Amino acid sequence: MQGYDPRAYPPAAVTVDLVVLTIREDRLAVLLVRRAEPPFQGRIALPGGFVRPDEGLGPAAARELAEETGLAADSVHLEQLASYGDPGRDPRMRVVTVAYLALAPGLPRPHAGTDAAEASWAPAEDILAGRHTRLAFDHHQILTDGVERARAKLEYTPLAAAFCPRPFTIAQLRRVYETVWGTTLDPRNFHRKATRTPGFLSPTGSATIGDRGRPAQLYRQGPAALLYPPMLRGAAD
Amino acid sequence: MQGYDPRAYPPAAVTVDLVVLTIREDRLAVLLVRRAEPPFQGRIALPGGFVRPDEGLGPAAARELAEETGLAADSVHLEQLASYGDPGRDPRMRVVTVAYLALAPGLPRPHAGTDAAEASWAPAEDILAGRHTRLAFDHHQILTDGVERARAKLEYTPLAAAFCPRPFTIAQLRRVYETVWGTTLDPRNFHRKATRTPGFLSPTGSATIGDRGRPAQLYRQGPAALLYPPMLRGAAD
DNA sequence: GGAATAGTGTCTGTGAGACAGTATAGG
DNA sequence: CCTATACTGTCTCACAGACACTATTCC
Repeated sequence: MQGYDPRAYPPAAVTVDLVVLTIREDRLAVLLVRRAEPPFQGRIALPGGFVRPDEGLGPAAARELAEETGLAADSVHLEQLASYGDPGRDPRMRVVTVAYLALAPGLPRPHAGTDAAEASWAPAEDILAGRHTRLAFDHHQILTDGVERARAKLEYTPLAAAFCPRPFTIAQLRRVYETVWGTTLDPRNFHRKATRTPGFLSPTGSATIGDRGRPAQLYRQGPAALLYPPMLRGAAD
Repeated sequence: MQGYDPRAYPPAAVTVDLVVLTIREDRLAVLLVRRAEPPFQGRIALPGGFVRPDEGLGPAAARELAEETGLAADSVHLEQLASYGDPGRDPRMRVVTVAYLALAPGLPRPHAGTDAAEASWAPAEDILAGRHTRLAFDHHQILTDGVERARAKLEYTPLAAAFCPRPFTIAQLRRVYETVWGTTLDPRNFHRKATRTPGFLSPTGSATIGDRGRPAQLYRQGPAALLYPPMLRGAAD
């Protein structure tokens, strides 16, 4: 960045792409759109769009998220994931994309935005396995990185609560871990650990009603930014 | 990214900036350059430069690293850190920078590249505390994020070995943890834990000679990509 | 031998995993 | 009553932290 005029360099377009994850029908689901125009016309892709001239990266991601899902950023966890800029990743010109990871509670129906022909939820495992369709651009890699980030952050942050309604029960929180990690956890040990990890949960005092079985206490996410001790997955999961 | 021609959008310049960390004189040190030209002429900044038209982001970071330090990328750990693109972060025009984190064993003298007036090591703590100088652009934030990334990754990856010469002793590895975390660790417990964590270390069979005290066994980084169990810092460090 | 550093053993507390047992709801 | 779910207690093993002790070098 020293000694050069940036205007002397060939420009690049900058986009944001979103890995929006939620849990639907006990499966990890990712929001996908069908591209209406070339390149990759008709192909499935992650939602995203161009960063506007006077817009920061985070605000651009929040705007795209609102356009695609109708959700305000304050009810969704949104964090930067990584950037991707291999030459040729977009056949039109040099495009560098900054990917963001969004985690949301179970959402009803995707709200198609202006620049997406369709928007829909798909099971993340199916897409990652490439069973149905291959994603446009390098979006398969971006999705892979996003899912791995989510899995890793459940270990040492209270991020699982981002997948839960507010407030939530311990059992709902446990099902998030089981769904995202693809494992089963002992409900009794999980309950003990979640409630005894400082700052993980804030009790609301109220409980569920009308369900089967004994009513469950309701919690909100606690003040801790990091879990100590962490919720470790097994060794080589 | 749907339905728009990227050429219709105002372009941005894309740069890479480097947070190069090493350990010098038992302190965490960061590589800094003095800017030769505006903006922020004469100010201290992270090394970095423009991504070339047909160059990927990672290769651009590796090239800048070689230019600044003379080190090939295969002897240095290099990973993408985050991207920064607030409007106005560069007064000339819209510049989005992709920051990379590089960790290197103790390096002798910085090798000033073509686009840096000077390059030198500075104690990271001094710069983070803002005692001596304020960095150009948003580089203080980038450095903060880079140091925190390094601290966090020592916990659950074998990354501390990237700060060590090859091969290294357990004591050298321990001093990396102590220096980066700013703590002291029990040498005996650390030795037991490091040698018993599967895949963390590969014995070389040889030992140090000529030092004071009993010769130490020499190790190389083992095959594990993640440490299990991790080397946890205390609760609220 | 003494100093210094490397490495091992042992004890104790804490937490994870397994799982018996209790509590409170609906049918 | 039975079933289902929430929650608690107890046992055992593994590991972290504290620290005595042994091992091997240089002086």
